[in-house]
Amino acid sequence: MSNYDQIMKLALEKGFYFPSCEIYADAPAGFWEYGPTGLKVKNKLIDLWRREIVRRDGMLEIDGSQIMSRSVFEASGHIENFTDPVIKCTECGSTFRADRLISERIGKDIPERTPNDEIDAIINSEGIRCPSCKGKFGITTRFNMMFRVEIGPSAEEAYLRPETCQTIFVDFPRVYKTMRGKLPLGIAQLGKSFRNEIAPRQSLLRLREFYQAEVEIFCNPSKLDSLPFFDELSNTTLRISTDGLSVEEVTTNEGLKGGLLPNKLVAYYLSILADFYSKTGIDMKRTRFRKLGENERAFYASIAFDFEVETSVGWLELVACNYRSDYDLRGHSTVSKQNLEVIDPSDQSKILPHVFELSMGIDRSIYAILEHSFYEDSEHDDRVVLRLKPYLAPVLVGILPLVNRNGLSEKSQIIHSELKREFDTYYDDSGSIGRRYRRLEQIGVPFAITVDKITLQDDSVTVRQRDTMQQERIKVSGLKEYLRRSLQSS
RNA sequence: GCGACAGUCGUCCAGUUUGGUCUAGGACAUCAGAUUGCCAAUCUGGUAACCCGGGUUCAAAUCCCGGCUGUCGCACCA
Repeated sequence: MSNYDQIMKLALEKGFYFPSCEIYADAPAGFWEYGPTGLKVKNKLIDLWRREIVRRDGMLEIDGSQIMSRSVFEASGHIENFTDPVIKCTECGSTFRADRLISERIGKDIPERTPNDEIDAIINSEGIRCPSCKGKFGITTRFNMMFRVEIGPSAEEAYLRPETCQTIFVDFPRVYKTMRGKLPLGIAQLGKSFRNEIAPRQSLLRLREFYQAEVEIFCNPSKLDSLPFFDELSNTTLRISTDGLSVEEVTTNEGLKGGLLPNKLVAYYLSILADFYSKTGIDMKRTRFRKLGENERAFYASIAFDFEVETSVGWLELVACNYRSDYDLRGHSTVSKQNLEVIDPSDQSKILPHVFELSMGIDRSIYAILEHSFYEDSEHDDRVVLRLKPYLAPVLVGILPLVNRNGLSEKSQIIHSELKREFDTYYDDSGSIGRRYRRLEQIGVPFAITVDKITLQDDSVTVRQRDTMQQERIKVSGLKEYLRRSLQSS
């Protein structure tokens, strides 16, 4: 069984995630639920993001609407660019990307933004027919990956946002003014985005409705090399690939000097991201920042790095890091007719800020964390262990009476009550002690407290470590401090 | 979206070829009880499924049609 299949099975069996609407036969693909176990991991990953990125850098966090007006996406370019020209064979019904098919046939690139009637003209003049059945093609249509929704009784046109950052851009002027913003300023948002994928696949890896944690750094483009906190991260290790094959491992400083990184601002934020991911338990030796070539980049990006992780299903893009320049603010300024320029107080100049973004896929990150944490212990009956960091584990500690007699359950309940409001705990008194340890390990619980006869004599318990199976005896009065210490990430 | 293959308890699998004691069986998991008492022990008992809709037939898990989902390939992937 592949690692992907093992994670999938664990997810279904233990309530990490499962298909949406699964009791109905018409449940559409690409929609998944987080169950109780998975939600806890997700919430803790978000806590870590807030701690290690948002608060660390003094960013402002907002929570915006998922439905936004048509104008927003005219300005962002999504109405025009987030769309593929599609042709359908009239005989066999096969559909093709029109631009791809034509460039294949005539050996010349044609832009995907070519108007439909011009595409039709080329198809006719070149006599292009269906590659599978030689049938004739119908006229070119457009498939837009945004979900269109209708607002109110008059059915005003609107869309579910295809990326959370558009909310940040349209909220920027008010947030900047009311929060006394100064460039460079990070604005962060966690929320859902929606894309009508043609072929969603592989559970959390390609969803139609998914979580993004995005930060948009608004900056003065003439000051990309003066950053207040730069030195704090200048010795971070970064693994950078410019060709998608080889990886250069450098410190942030070295990357800047050697020209792998364009400026301090980009270097700093890639470093804060790398530092964050090193705390998730993902094996950093199996990660890379892949620099994207011109034809790979999104339509708004001038510099782009993908943060990728190697998994059993190949390299997986977890974070898109794009230098979007003033593309978005300029677009929104033009369409809304609002002036979105701000004063940079350091020299009183009036500028339209540029933007560098870290656009993180939460769902994919959770998958990658699970896969990199998954471990079968061949030394001990192939026990399945999720070696999650304590601050990401769905449950921090299990509380287990060794037996149910002699007042041990009662004592365990008392200890449980003392801990359960501060920590995620799990009380379990059914079955053999070994079986209970194994159940906890499978969902990544790092500690198990066992209450035995000695507990009744001296008020001490054993605390078992998930990864080593070692136990140490500690006083009940010291448990809270012990558990608190385990939650520190740095 | 196209093509191939597939869909049975929470999970994995048997049963489908050749329709009929299938009133759907097993293993693991789970629950209750007994027993043991620090690493998935044992015994007893229980819960629990034929993806959805239609058709053929005296009779459908089994055959046919449609839909949905999954896997793989093609295409797509801000």
